[in-house]
Amino acid sequence: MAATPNSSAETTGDRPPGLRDRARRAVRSEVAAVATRLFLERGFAQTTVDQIAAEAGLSRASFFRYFATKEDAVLGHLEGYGQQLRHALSERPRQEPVWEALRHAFDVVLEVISQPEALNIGRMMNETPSLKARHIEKWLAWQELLVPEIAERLTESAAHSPDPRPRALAAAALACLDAALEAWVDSEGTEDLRGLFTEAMAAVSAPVHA
Amino acid sequence: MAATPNSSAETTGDRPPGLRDRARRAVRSEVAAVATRLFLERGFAQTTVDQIAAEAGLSRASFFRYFATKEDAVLGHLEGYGQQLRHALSERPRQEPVWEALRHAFDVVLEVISQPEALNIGRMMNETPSLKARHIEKWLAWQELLVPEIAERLTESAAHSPDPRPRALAAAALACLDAALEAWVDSEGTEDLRGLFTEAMAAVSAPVHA
DNA sequence: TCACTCTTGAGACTGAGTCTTATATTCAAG
DNA sequence: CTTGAATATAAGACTCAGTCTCAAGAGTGA
Repeated sequence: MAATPNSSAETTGDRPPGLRDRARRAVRSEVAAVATRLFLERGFAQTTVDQIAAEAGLSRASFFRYFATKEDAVLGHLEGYGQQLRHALSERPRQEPVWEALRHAFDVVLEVISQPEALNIGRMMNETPSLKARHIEKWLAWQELLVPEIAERLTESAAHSPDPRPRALAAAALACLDAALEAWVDSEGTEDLRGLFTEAMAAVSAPVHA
Repeated sequence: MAATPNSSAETTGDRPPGLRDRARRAVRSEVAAVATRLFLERGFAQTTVDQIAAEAGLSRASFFRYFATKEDAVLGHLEGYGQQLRHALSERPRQEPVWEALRHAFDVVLEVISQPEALNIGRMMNETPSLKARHIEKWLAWQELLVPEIAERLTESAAHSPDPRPRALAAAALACLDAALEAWVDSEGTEDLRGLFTEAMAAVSAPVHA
């Protein structure tokens, strides 16, 4: 079985974290760093996979063994946060209002995102549709992870088979994150990301009645 | 000036709708029909642009003069609805609560989407990431059109420069549309799309407090 | 040492999207 | 009706992302 992109062969926990695995992780993050640097220097479209591979010292073929797509070299690290997010939500108290539970759960993500380098990546994403699209795909994966968790918190109120509400809530929360992130990038990082997010969440759950 | 994909050279209204223009529109929609049929028959990935071009009786190069991407052959018609949506929102009474205004504005879109053929396209989209991604890009364009319109309805409450709320509201409404559409496709079209959308909108603006 | 497995590099191959060039086709004057 | 500018087209070269196959390393366990 050959390793597929985004797998670390740790489907079930081998007691020792696996030496093979650590190596893979290390290479992955190193290549990602190189790629991101090149993208920021020359632009995303202007940087070819061959250039990244050459600069990082591996073959083109190997690059695609570490990343499914060119975009994933920048966004690959988002993969894992979906599970963390889901877990954070599942740990919120059962009787907490869904929207509030979601707001708290997102703390995990906000923590990671508000690194100053995210500013550059954010700007690049705004100029690069394919990157933005791939970014959203990642978030859609998060969304799907959140849906069952949210659904459980709604069961009291008659959920007929295809209930649009859990997905709507998950997607709306993600929408708030997106809006907050956008505003944060626009402000050059001067505003507080967490505050912007809270503001967005509040505006959506109780829209100002003009 | 050569015609670019998605332009009909009617940037300003030439009084006669333009014979050239009508021809272009006609070809465009005919090619789109052929493409959609082939996609549904053989699958999106299994259908090449060459096949579409051959079947539709034009050259590969010409295909890309009508559609910027292969995905646009299915999604191109969404282009125009953004403006309609924005217009519909702008016509809602000034004192109406934003969220309610949005809900009504989306009627325009719901009308168009709830065609039975949308079911097949919806199913195909769920199996085709690139298509889904492109679809979301279209919606992002709608979102950006709605933002200024929503911002105007919030001005009373101190909008400091980078205000995340308008975008959050626009994106959240789109999220509801997405969730409703998903549920609708899951139900094989048996459920009422408009009803599902209303339900989603209600759940988000006043989440059930478990 | 002998398998066995996993990783790598090399390179062929498909297909999307861009671009250039040359040939119609349309349309507006004269 | 003809000339000339603008535009639409086909043809095909070209770049690059992503897939696939194959053969050669490199680590591990007997």
